Amino acid sequence: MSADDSQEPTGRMSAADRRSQVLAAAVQAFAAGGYHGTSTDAVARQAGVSQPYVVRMFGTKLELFLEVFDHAVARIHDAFAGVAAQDGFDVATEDGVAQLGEAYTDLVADQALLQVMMHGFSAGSVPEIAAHARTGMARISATLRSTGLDDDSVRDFIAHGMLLNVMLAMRSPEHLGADPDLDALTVCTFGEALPGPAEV
Amino acid sequence: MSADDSQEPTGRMSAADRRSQVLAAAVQAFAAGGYHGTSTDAVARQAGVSQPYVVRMFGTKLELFLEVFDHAVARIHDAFAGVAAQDGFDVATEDGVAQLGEAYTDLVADQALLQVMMHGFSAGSVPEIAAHARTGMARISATLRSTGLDDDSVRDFIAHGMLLNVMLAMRSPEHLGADPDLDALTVCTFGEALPGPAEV
DNA sequence: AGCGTAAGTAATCGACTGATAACCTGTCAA
DNA sequence: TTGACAGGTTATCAGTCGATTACTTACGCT
Repeated sequence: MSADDSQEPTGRMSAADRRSQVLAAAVQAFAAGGYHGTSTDAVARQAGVSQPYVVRMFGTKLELFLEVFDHAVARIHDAFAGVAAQDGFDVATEDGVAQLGEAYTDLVADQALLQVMMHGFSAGSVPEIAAHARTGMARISATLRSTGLDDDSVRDFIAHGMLLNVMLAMRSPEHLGADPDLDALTVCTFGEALPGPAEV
Repeated sequence: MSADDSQEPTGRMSAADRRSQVLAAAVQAFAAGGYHGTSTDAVARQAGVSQPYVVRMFGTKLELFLEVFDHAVARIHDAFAGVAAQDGFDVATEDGVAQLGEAYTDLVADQALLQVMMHGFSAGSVPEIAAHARTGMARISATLRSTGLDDDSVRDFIAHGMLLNVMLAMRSPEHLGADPDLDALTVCTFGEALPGPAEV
């Protein structure tokens, strides 16, 4: 858990490659601690590079976070757009909404993206982050709307996603069995898509 | 915005009074910045006392936050319990759910409580906070369940609340008109209960 | 070969944060 | 009056963080 998760050949790399590697590391780091709770040094250690290098690559911790956040939002957005573009997709069928829901619960497998998005959404005290959050939320809701869902359904869908994010953030799935009341909410939120007791 | 919002007689007070005053200030401060993003000094300034006094009163920044969080959850919990205890309350009627919804949107008037709750819910990287978050969420969902709502309705209700929290956190209501896509989601989330352009 | 540039680090700084210690002071009981 | 305790502050510290500077080293090109 200390350094260089996933990437081992820490030898020299092209700037572009290194950049995306650090970005991936930053996703993991920020997913855990949020903007304020994550140091650039934590990101650096996760990526296996030095701390000054991280800030020099992105200019500022804030710019780094915004890039990480935008990346997460884009990936989530793409997941929905991908489903909507599938042959025979029809949101009018109950199967249609189910497919969209699956797209989201699939993202649970890559918890970090959802957590980063969540942290961006709730970091309203940093104006730039709040601005990106509004743009990201607008983009996602527009895409859902464009699949044919009406406004209320879009709202309900996103609302359910937010609950899912929150339940993940508070580690509910990992604590199944500890509290019957929470268990009920957990299973009924995640359905059968409960993430395993896997990684952090 | 610098010191001693609301309370002016900053002269000597009983320990209990001062404690609840600082607690109220801490709610405002943590609501804005979350756990990591708020310093004990910010809380102290908001309360009009010195920073060391704040930490001595609560022992630790973490203990202070947990107390603030529990307080927020308790107030929100009470709001629902209060509605459920009203004469003639019946969740089977569509008026019943509407009443519960109103109870929540009423809380929007005191945004700080919701924001503190939200921050607690997403501060999963601090184990103690996550534990309190799970307990709080369990308590709230149990109370909703006890009004007669079935599990799915409880989930939907809480999900809607989470979306509301998130939209507040990203200052959506204050930015109405800037983005049509976000506007649609905003008005359809808040209904007619849109908070005015009032305080921070 | 050898040099220039891009990749990357070590050293360090100033600001801030949470916490501790030591001190001050108003109020109330005897 | 006086003394003691509760309420509250100033001074200060050690650790952490984001950022800057200056230095080093590997690779590609002629």
